[in-house]
This record gives sequence, structure tokens and C-alpha cells, in this order.
Amino acid sequence: MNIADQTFPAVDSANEDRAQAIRDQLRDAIVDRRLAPGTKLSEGEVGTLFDVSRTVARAALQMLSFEGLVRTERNRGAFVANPSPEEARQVFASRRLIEPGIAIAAAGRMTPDHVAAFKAQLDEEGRFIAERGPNARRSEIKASGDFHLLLASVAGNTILQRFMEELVARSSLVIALYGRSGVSSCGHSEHMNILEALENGNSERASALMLHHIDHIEADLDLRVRSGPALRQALEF
Amino acid sequence: MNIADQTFPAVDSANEDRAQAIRDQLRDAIVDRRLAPGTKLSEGEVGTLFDVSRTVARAALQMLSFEGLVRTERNRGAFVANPSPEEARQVFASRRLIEPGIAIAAAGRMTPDHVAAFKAQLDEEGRFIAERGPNARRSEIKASGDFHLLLASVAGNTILQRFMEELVARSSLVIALYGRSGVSSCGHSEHMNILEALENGNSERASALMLHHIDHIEADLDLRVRSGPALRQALEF
DNA sequence: CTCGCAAAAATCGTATGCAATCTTTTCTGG
DNA sequence: CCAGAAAAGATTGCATACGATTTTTGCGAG
Repeated sequence: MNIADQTFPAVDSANEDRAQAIRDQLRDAIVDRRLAPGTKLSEGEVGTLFDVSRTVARAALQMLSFEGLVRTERNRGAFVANPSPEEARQVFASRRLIEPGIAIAAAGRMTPDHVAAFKAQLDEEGRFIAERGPNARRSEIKASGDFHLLLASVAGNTILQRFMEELVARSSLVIALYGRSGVSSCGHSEHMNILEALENGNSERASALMLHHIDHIEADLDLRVRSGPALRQALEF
Repeated sequence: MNIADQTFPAVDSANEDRAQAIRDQLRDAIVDRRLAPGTKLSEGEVGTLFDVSRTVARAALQMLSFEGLVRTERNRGAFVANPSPEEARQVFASRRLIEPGIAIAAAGRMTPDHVAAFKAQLDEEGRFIAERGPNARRSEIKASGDFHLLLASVAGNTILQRFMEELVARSSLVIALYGRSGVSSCGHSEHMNILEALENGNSERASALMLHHIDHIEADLDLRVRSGPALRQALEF
């Protein structure tokens, strides 16, 4: 899969930062797995695709590299990250540490508006699960991540929110790489249970459910190295 | 305090990224409070000081902006961050959530080498506390942060380690801004107690001590707004 | 003397050019 | 025909240039 095969919506951006808009587009493409891990993202190509100079493209790639979605090698360029099983474990270890606390914080701040937003989110999630087709699984992973991001935004700590954005994005990459098929619908029901606990202000329960939920997601991964990591890395795929 | 008044060690960098070296220098200067919150960091000046073009200076500033140490405004430039009391609270809320878990992880991975490193670190910390002089307090804050960074590195999760780097850096800013005088020596003894628990593999105790330690640090802050935050912000100081 | 407005200066956002480095192709000797 | 070296091509790292935006300065009116 080459980046040149991708099409991206025009960068409207208006007066906002163009690099940021490009970063968002690329992040979506990576998280949706339209750009496979290991894909080279050359400054020139990115620039051409978005109709900006290499300067701007480079800034966007630098941002993604900070988020861990892109790995840059000096004088060689940027590549979509290809997280190792160890990295995958660290991503989920981080989530186990952070997200239960976020659930507790969010439980104390739920408003009716928040509940409505969660309901809408879960509806959409269910719709994607019901759907079939080549894009269904991608949308499903995306929507599932959005649930966690919504939770983080309700918790009201912008620093943790940003950490979660990074962790969710990396998780999507990991799931795309190492995920087995099933379980996602199970994840949907777990989301619903968490929301129920949040609605009732039962922070302890929400926190415990979240911890189990993360465990379930990670348990669905196959983190055994697939045929020697050295080989895969050597072939850059 | 102007950035032009600062002197920086030459950027050796060898083959490594020059922008990264500049970022590290600036970060140290900010954390040490040689650069006051609100100080303007213009691309041109930074470039001149480090003898690089604006391109490289800009990249360094972009990195600092990701870490939250610098705030950038479009078409206006970059400024040393001036965290609000609310931001300060969020920094410490994040640390309360993350660091006890890091302590637990570290407790399970302590080696004699690690213990030695901690001992050396605490020695240095004690030395700075004993010292008097204009730079003593800066060095003290820095060394205190280094204890937490060392702990994060022992925990063995590179993602959490990076989060901690950001949180510790932001904490230093917050302490410099809102810290009352005392208590730091108290922090030193708390570090020693934490190390003792780590050495004994008593992860629960280490975790609990860490939580209290963070509470104590935050309790030493005076987070009341000082004369209307709007005014301070308007005056950019 | 102060206020408001216009011109000048400074600074940022971005494109582009050149040298350095890496990759690929081509050439040569065995 | 193949291995290794040399050249050609592509890509990055960085500096610089120029238009756009913001800030400062200068000056005249009130």
C-alpha cells in the first residue's frame, strides 16, 4: 500500500494551521489502516498530495512522530509505525494504569449532555458492527477508540486527554496489526456497561469494568512474534 | 528576563539532530527557570543564539510546544508556558494517577544497579539542599524531578516514561511559579522513604508513599489566583 | 500631553534551492 | 554469469528568500 494511492479530502483549514490539518488526515489514515505499518511517507509525496511545500509536510510528519504513529530515521525518512509486541504491551500497560482513573473522574462529572453524547456514540458503534464490508472493521476500531476519547474528554483533564489520544491511536495500530477477528462486539457491550455505571455515578464499578475491558482487548491480541521480528523488520514489513 | 541574556553550551550534537539538542537546552533553561514563564522565544533569536537557521529553531520550539513547556500563537510566536492554577492542578492530578502505578512497576524491577543509581541521585539531591545561593533552589527542583524520572526509567515502560518526562518538566514550571519556600527538604526525606520501600520490594508501600509525596508537593503550592489571572495574562507575566 | 492613525520594522508562514546522504542502477573485472 | 565498485538518481537536512501578519514607532490633531 503506497501513500500515493490514497486520496485525501481537501485541506480546508481556513486560517488554521495547515500542518495540523495534514497531521489529522494522516493520523486518520493510519488509524484506519488505509496506510499500512511500514509505509514510507516521503516529505515530497505528502507535500504533493496535500498541495503544500515540503516544509509543511515535514512539520506534519514531525507531529506524528511525537505521537508515536510515525517513526523517522535520519536521512531516510518517515514510516508508518510498526509497533513491536513489546511496544503493544506497553501501550496496554499504560492504558490499564490511566483509564480506570479516567473513568472515576468522568463518573463524577457526567451531565445529561454527556450521557446523550455517549448514547449517540454507542449507537454509531453498533451500526458499524452490524455492517459488513471491507471498511466495516476499520470503522469499528475507530468508533471503539472514539468511545474512550469521549470518556477522556468528560474527565476534564486536558493533559490526560492528550495522553489518551496518543494511546488510543497507538492502540488502533496495534489492534490492526495483532488483533484476532472476534470480540469487538463484546467490546461494544462492555462499553454499554461502562456507560451504565457512569450514568449511575458508580465510579468504582465504572473503573473496574474499564480495567476488565482493557484486559479483554489485550487478550484478543496475538502478540507472539510472527516469524522472527528481525526478518520482518529487515523487510520493512 | 530575556532569552538573549542566556548563554548556552555549544551544541555539539555530532551527527544527532540539532533541533533536539536545542530543545534539550531550552527545556533545561525553562525547567531551571533561567527563562521565566511568558518569555518570548522568537525563532530568529533562538536561531542566532544556537547558530542555526530559523528552520531548525522552529523545529525545536515545535517540540517544546508539544511538551507543553512552550505555547505558540499563530503569527505571534512562542512563549515560555505560564501554566494557570487549573493547569497546575491537572498536572498533579495526572501524576497522582500515574506515578503510584509507576512505583509499583519499578518495585518489581529493582536491581542493585538501580539502587546504586538512586543512592547517587539522593546524595546529589541532599547536596543541593544543603547548599545556599541563588542557584540552589533551581538545582533542588531539578534534582527532585530527576528522582521521579529515574523511577520512571526503572519502571521500564517507555511510553509512560515519556509522559513522566512531560509531567515532571511541567511540574518544575508550576513549582517555580506557585511554590512556597519550604517543604523541599521534606520531599527529600520522602524520596528516601520511597527508595527504602523499593529496595524491600514493598510495592504497596512505595505506591502509597508516592501518592502522599505528590499530595505534599501540591499542598506546598499556592494556587490562588494572585491578582486576577486576566491581568497577569494581559501583561504576559 | 494624550490619543489615534499611518508608515516602518520586526516576526512569522511557507516555498524553494543546494549540499549531504542514502538508494538504485550501471559498469567492469573476474 | 556474478560480485563489487562507481555513477546516477532520489530524498532528506538545512539555509535562505519573500509575502503576510503583527508590533512598534512617528507624527499630527485635539
